[in-house]
Formats: sequence, C-alpha cells, structure tokens
Amino acid sequence: MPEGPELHLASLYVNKMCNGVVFTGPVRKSDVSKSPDVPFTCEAYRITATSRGKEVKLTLTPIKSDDPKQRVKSGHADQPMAVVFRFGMSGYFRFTKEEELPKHAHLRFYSKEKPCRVLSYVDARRFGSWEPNGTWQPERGPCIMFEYNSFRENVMSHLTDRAFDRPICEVLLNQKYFNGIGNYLRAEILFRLNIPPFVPARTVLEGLESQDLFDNEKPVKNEITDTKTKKKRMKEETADLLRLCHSVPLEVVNLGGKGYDPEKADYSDFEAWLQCYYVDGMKSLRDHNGRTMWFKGDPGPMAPKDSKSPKAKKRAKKEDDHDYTDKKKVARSRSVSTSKKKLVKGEAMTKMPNKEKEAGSKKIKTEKALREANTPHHEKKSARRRKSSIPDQAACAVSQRRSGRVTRQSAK
DNA sequence: CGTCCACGTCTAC
DNA sequence: TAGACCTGGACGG
Repeated sequence: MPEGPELHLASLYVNKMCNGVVFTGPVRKSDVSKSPDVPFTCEAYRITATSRGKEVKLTLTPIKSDDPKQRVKSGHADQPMAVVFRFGMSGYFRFTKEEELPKHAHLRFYSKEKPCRVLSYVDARRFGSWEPNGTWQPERGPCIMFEYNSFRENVMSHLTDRAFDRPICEVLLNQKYFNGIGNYLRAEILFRLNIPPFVPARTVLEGLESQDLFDNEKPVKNEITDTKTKKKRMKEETADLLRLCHSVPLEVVNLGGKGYDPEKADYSDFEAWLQCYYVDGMKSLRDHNGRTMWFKGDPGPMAPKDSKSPKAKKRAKKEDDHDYTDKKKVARSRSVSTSKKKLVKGEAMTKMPNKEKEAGSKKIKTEKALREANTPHHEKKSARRRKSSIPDQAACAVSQRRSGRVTRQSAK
C-alpha cells in the first residue's frame, strides 16, 4: 500500500480506529518476522500515529494510573515509545477482533477490552520493517505532502547533486529528495505536465523557484498584478513540477480512505483517478532500476535504449482488502466519462487499448467505441483482461479502460 | 502446474 | 547495476 498517500491514510486509520481504545500487555511479533522485537509492555496505553513521506510512526503512550501510589510494575513502561514503520510493497494496518486477525499480521497491539481487538501491522511480502524507539530515517527528505516548503527548498538547494544527473522519472523515486513519491505517483505527476520521463532531472527543475509563492492556503493575496501577469503566474503554477509532487499525492488522500490497493469497495475510485499508471493506451518502459515507468508520448533522451521494457504480459489489479475507511460503499456514481480524458491517439505502438473480451462488460461499449473512433486501428495486441473485480457499472467501465495488456515493442 | 508481475528499499559484487 | 528479500494474483499451457 505504499506511497506517501497510503502511509498517511494509514496514520489516519490508526488514529480513528484507536481513538479512545486502551491497549494492554506486550506488543507481539509473528514468529516469521525478522524485524526487531518491540520491547514495550504496559498495563494501559494508547496508540496514536503520524506520517512523514513513506514512513508512519506509532506512539505508544502509557496511561497514568488514577491511583498515584500505584507503582508501575517492574518491566512495564511508564514512558512513551515510538515505533517507525516502512511499508515495503504490501504493508498496512488493520484493527480487528482477535479472532479475525489477518493473515500476515506481523506486529500486534492488543486492546484491554473483554473480547479484545488487535491493531495489526500486516505485510504479506515482509519487505516492510519497523524500528522500536525509532525516528524518521535521517536520509529521507521532507514530506512531499506535509512539509512542502522544506521539501521544495531541499530540492532546489541541491540541484548540483549528481543525483539530478539522472532522468527525472528516476530522481522522483529518490527518497532523499522526494519522500513519499512512488511508482504510480511519478507516472501521474509527469503525465499531468506532459514531461517526458527520461529527460535529465536538472533540466526540468532548474528555473523553478525555491519558494512556491503561490502556496496552497494563501492564494496570492494582495498582489496587484495585471491580468497578464496573473495568467502567467497561474500557468507557471499549474506547470510547476514540485508543486504537483505535493498536490497530486494530496488528491489521493482526499479520495478518502484508499489509495493503491485498498479495499475493493473503494478501489474503483482510485482506479478512476489514475490517468496514466497502468492505463490502457499508455506506454511503459523499464527504467534503469528495472521499475516500470508509465507515460504517454515521447520517452525523452535518456530512455534506456537497450532495453527491456516490461513484458507484455499480464497485468492485474489486485483488490484485496484493506480499507482505511468505514464508509460503506456508496453507490459508485462516478461517471466514467468524466474520468476519462482524451484518449491518446495510437502512438507508435507499445500499448494500445485492447479489445475487451465479450465477457462481462456491456456498458463499456460506448466508451470503447469512442476510443476506437479516435484510434487508428493498427494494433493488435492481444488483450488480456484484467479482472477487475468491481461489479458495478462504473467499475466495469473503469476497469475496461485500464485493463488492457500492453504489448511491448518487441525487443528486437 | 509454471511464469510474470506488483505500491520499495537494501547491500553486496 | 544486479540481485535479494517475499507472497500471491492473473494468466498461459
């Protein structure tokens, strides 16, 4: 679940679910986990969470006894402890009844209630980790979402760093500067600005301001500028890559309780939100680190020539189950049409929308028809159909839109 | 059944 | 710049 927005949503989930809940006893770890034990035991404590970029910190706070003379049991904590988590590729938190512990619940905090409940850190692949008495990793930069000004300043004041010699799409994954950006966010952000992914990062960034005067909450006040200037500013504003590194992730947070790989119920909203990542019609290439970069149009001068682009094989959207919201699914009225934007006309190849399988969808027809109308039909990809899980219409339409398989240009 | 792919770091050659 | 570290879902045969 893991890019900045998901980590933040995880912190909101913990605060909401654990608000008012009293936890007790030791923190327990699964036998299979290689992460450290969390040496914290307490008769009564509370749990709160905060996030920063791609990390979440839980704070375990002992509750003082009413009885001032009651001593803290030996071996029991009387001071707060922080535990910092990184989610790897599949981490998330869940708060469940003890008998409903999720599979792969590797670290567990037990409530004091009668039938107790458990806050679990769940991580199927175990790439995630936690650190008792931890602090935010010092090598990671300021949070792209909640430390926007310092994030910006940190990037702009280090443009001479050799790190910026690399293609912008690869630099966006460098957590020293872009703490919170991950693979789907880099694709969405560059797509919004139509920036070729394999252009030298410094070229794209130099020229931007260290300070975003047009900051969020303060929409340029008392500034008497002529319309022209204003327009220009607006333009720059919307075209500012660093600003999008802040605002695009916040859009995901605002979708409410989900993000990548969330509960199936709400997942369709996230899918509908994606404009490029895994979307039919978009191209993809493996970057120099072997990560799939999704984009549209020109790859840019530093594109891995050689290369291996992703196998044109399977793609699938999983939809498991972790939703940080309680909201029951409301009828998804998301209109497909609104979510869809202009379709790209067939690019040189690589991926084209695939044809849909006759199987389920039917309402999709329209969309598809539209797309084909604008798309040169020279393609033939085998389309693989991703199961998308969401049964209702919008969902179908959405999944249809993005389910295509891609066909990589062959590798010669 | 087997292959490929996945929201991310880490560290070893 | 490669693996290593893991599980599991979607596909292909």
